[in-house]
Amino acid sequence: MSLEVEGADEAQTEAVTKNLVFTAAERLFALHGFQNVSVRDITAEAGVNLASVNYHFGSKDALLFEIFRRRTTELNRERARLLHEANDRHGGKPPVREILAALFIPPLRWMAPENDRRISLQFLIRARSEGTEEIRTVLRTDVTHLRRFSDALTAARPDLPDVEVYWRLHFVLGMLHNNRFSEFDRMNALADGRMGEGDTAALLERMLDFAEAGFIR
Amino acid sequence: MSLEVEGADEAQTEAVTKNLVFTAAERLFALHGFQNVSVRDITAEAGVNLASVNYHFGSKDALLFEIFRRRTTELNRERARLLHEANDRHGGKPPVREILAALFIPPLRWMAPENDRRISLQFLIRARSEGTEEIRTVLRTDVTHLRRFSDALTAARPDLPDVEVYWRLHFVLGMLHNNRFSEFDRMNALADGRMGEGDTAALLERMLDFAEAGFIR
DNA sequence: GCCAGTTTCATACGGTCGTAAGACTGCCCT
DNA sequence: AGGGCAGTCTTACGACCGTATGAAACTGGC
Repeated sequence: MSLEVEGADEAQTEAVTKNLVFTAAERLFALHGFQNVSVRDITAEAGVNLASVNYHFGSKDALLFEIFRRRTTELNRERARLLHEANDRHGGKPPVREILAALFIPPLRWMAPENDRRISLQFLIRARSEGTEEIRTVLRTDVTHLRRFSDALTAARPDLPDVEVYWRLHFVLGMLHNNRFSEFDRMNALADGRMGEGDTAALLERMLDFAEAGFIR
Repeated sequence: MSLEVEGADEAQTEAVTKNLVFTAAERLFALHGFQNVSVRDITAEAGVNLASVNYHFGSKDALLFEIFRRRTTELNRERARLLHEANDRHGGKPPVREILAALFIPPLRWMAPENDRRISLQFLIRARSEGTEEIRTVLRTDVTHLRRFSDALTAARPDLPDVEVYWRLHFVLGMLHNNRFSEFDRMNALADGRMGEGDTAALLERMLDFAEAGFIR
């Protein structure tokens, strides 16, 4: 249940322009939202020609979709691997806290201040609520990914009815997805800046404490 | 800790056209988002003239802001009243569960299927994440409203450090705000439709159980 | 050195958007 | 009777948007 970084980058490939567009778009979408960023904004930020978006991605929608698909896949893969490891560690039946940790750790790793995936997480959170119709498709595939976790939780708490598990997982995900910056900043203002955003390890423990309590009860 | 409806409508006033625009806009914004709804969509839905929005509200932004301001005020007032009643009932020091109930009950009341404020809640949740710059101003005033609750929670759990209370309140709010339909539908698909959205009274108890557990622990 | 391909470039098209301007309508007050 | 006015209507302007087009530049293979 550690936050230490691991894994290496995939081979970043081919067309520089395509990558420039991808990165600039992800960043701008994350910061200002899909609708508030024009193709012209993106290409200007990337320092490439206006037509690049349509040439390399087909359309603005397709660009959004591709970013979303890639980041979602990466996040889900990290989560699945952690869950798998937790299974190995506990003979296929990990306790609630370990399951939740597999869910929490990847986004928290990304959220770490020095991590360049911070913006990717911000993008994902935003895309989730402003999504295109096509993105809802991906979110539906996400369900099959979530099932791994609901199944694990059901196994860890066989006394709980299925529906109860789904609800609590729903609550936990809400808690997790609410970690967008604006909401955090509001709470931090309330706390006079003493909430200490930097310490993601402490945040993980806090979140696990809270979520586990709701699950164990 | 009941969900029974109460209170009467305020005097709905003056210009019919203004109200028609207000209602149509709230509905369309809630369903499709601010950016995806044009002034022409709104006036068509309301059955009024295109110029009505600018005449009665000044601009599209101002219209969004006015809807948001009114609904936020209403929600906050309901919450504040419930908190006040809880204070009266417990000599100024209500237990955690009662404080959380004051936070949860108003939006859950609105969310009830037969309630015509259902769309207002959907609007509020959406506006919170797609907000204009001006809306962030209202959210900052919201902080002073939240403080009532963080203060009450601190009083109920004097052994907990302030910061801990803020974090847990942050988690609870995330859990609450995630009750948008899309997220709920995703979980409900996972549960093969057995999550029973209709029964808001049961949902309230479930949410209180979960949140209280995280707070008491 | 030239050709086929891929990629980049400048530019323009059609469309939608928010907003403003000005004419028009109905109603109240004196 | 008529003037003032709040409200409604039609229409249009200027801006910005996503995308398509065709020419230009670049690339590696022969």
